[in-house]
Amino acid sequence: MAARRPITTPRKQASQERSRVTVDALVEATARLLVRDGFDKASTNRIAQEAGVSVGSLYQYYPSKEALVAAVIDRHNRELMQVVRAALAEVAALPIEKAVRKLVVTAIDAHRLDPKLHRVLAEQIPRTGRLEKVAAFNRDYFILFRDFLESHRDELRAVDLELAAFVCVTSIEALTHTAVLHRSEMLSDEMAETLVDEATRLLAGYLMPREGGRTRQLRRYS
Amino acid sequence: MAARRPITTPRKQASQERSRVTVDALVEATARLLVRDGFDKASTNRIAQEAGVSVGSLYQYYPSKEALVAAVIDRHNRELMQVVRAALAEVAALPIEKAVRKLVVTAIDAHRLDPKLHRVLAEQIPRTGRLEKVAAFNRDYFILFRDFLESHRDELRAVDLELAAFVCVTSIEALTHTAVLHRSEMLSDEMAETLVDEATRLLAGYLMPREGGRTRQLRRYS
DNA sequence: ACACAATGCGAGCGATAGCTCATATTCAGA
DNA sequence: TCTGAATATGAGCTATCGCTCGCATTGTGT
Repeated sequence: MAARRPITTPRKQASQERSRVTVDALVEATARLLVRDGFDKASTNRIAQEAGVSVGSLYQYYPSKEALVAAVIDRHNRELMQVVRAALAEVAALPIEKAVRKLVVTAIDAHRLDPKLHRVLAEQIPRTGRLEKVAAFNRDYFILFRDFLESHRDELRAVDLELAAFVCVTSIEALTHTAVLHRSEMLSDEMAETLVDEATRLLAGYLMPREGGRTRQLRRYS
Repeated sequence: MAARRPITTPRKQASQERSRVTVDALVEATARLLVRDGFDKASTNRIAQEAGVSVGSLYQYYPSKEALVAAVIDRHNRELMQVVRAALAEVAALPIEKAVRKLVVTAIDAHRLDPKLHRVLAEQIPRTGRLEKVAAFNRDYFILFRDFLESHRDELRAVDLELAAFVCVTSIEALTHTAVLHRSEMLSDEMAETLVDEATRLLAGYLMPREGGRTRQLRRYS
């Protein structure tokens, strides 16, 4: 028996130009409605209307509301990963403390890409059944970060890299997420910078060997 | 004009014994159904049925499904806070590193009180509109933890206690939550202990002054 | 110019949701 | 014992949901 197509998969490819427009409008409208009205009140009828398209067309391309939301999530995750990937590349050669600081800043920036959408996706999408995709981003981030740690192994204290990556990614994500989405008063002034300092200290202190400040850096040239 | 009663407030007090039983059954049934079927499929009709009560009775005491869920959340939060409060009391006299370790262990225990319910509350309840109560727990935890830090100020490096409490609470919560609810394989073996070690190092390293290990403890007797 | 495929339409189906209200039952106090 | 208040009942209302299907319109290849 053929593998059952997940119900969050788009129904068919748009081959003509006008249908591509339709599909884009649908995803865009979904994102707008998610932000404006939230997940529950974003009905397929409303989405179609907002997109200037009929419900029938909607169901030509997406078999369910979940599939539509999944498309929005995928798009958002791609944007996030792009930012994170760029930062990790840019930072690869830096000493770990500088690198970590830059990564914290990036995490905050990423949350500011589209904060309202991010918040809806994080807080209103039922993360069970077919829509576990919300967590997919963190998994990807985790893998990239582990590789990053691996390439800086000589600057680190002896660690289980898997575990360390888990600790770091989870902490960064939680701190920046909460700060941006629930304590936005923190982010206005120089508070943002202070938060970056603190987060950097948290992670750098965790990753780097104890005893004195700049010792181990020599090793990098051995 | 009188303050408008929030729609998550119970409708009336139960004065007779049998109605108290009804109310308890409703809350209990709601929790069970949330776990078994999730938020969306837990309809008021089903909840009433599960409680062995009619819908009408349900609406005598709770004006909406949200109010019922809010009651479940409150109950769960009270249980969590009880555990946390006890731990913080027990730990007040310990040196900060021991204290932090114990608090991490407690956080894990707290997540294990009723993991399935906790997961549903964390992942399926729309945290907008009337049901922001999910976040209330973290606020309470934050305040208690800030007081804890304050009473250990002499063991700490110079810090903004507000900010430090935010960093610590957010990190502990995220690490233990993710570990218990999304990486349960981590928690089976001695991995749990390793995680505790790591989390403790993360926070202790962040809170305590740099340079050498056990220096500052002298100050505690000054 | 013609035929067939691709795309678009939207009234309306069945299901289920949250919730009300007229009515019945049980309890507490006199 | 009797009466009014408290409590319990559940059929059924309205609204909205996700989604289908028969048909109209537009595009493509020949």
